[in-house]
Amino acid sequence: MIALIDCNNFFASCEQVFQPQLAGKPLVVLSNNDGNVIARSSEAKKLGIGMGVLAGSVREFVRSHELQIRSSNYALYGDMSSRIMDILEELLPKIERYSIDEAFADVSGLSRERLVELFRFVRYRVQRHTGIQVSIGVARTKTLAKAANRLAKRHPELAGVCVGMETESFGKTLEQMETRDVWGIGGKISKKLSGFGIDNAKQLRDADPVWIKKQFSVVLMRTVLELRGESCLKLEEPEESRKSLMCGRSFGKPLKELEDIRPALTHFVQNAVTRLWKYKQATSAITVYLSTNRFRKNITQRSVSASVELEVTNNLMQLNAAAQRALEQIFESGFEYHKVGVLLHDFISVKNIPATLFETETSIQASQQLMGAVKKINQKFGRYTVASASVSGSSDWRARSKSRSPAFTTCWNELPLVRA
DNA sequence: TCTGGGGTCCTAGGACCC
DNA sequence: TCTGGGGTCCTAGGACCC
Repeated sequence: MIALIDCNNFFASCEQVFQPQLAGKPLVVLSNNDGNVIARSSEAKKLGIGMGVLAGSVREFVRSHELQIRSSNYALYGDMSSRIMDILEELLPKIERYSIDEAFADVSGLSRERLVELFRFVRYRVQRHTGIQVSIGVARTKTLAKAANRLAKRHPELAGVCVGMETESFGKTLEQMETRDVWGIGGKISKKLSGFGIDNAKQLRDADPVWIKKQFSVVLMRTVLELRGESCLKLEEPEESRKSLMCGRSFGKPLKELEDIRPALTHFVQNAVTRLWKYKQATSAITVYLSTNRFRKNITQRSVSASVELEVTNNLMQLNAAAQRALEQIFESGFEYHKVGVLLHDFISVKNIPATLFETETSIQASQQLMGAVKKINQKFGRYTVASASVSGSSDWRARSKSRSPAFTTCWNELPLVRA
């Protein structure tokens, strides 16, 4: 059996935990640059505010319903996420951190009663220790666990835990579920399915898998099998789960000059490399991408990328130098650029880095020690205390973020104050 | 006016090889 | 007039997820 543990309205809930005045109020969290809505409290959902709508379109609710608005605060959400995952790891035999607010757990071999009891406790413990509410769905496969999770969220009488042991018990649920709401099925595929007269999850489950594979893909065939209770998607192991790593953001305002874009790229490289260190990986390929704002129809569009292959490294200076070279390659003046980013791929575990002709063992050690020192300083004094020189300079690229809450849990200066 | 960021997996099609 | 064909590797792009 597989369980899916999912945090309710995660970003909005994180904001509410540390700002009690927000509890019970309609609240939305905005994307980078305060562009559109990426999370909503349940009260905001009730107002009919959709996911992804433009920030401007919710202004009316600020006056009419005292809608609260926050910029996104990823430092806070990331930290809350790891606290929750730690609790799950403590209470459950094996979990897969699936996303910032979701985890799968393998819970085979337990009776229905035992499962309900276990997950009621998990739910209580997470709520008690972090203030975040989770919903839990349990079933034979990941896809069905997702469906069970939906039920747990929709039926208050289940108290947040839905255990579906028998595949047949999903019949009615699947019938009431549009294919679009099945995990793995998006807009394109549901539309195509509908062309064949398949409109709900039950019809999809009962379709011929071989025919599905021919008409669509092996991916959708797996979904069909999973809906039948046949597990095709196993829990992923953490080591082998990460294949690439990306960091990039849109600018606060359009940039035309190479020299204005460089510091942004340096910043993203540093962020990406810091994460690379955390995963104890090194990389041998780096891709830089640069683009204009695709939503502005009245400007000339340009979207380019360049990849550079390197000797395997996790050295910040080397990677930043490579990134800057790639940027020079693709940059062309005369455009209003909107976003730059870096992608690291082709990883190799640090302990397996080969000594090359040019880099002797000792120089690897030296560079590892330097990187170690940078890491420690930044951990202690803040993320960008030590940075490559080009990170300074123009900061026009920084996103607008008007109403960001403090980094309550990750910065000494912004800890919440408790008055007794 | 504003239009997210970070991932994964699969497929199609070209290049290349024998 | 004939002008292979099958396998493999790689890359770009699509679809999806949260």
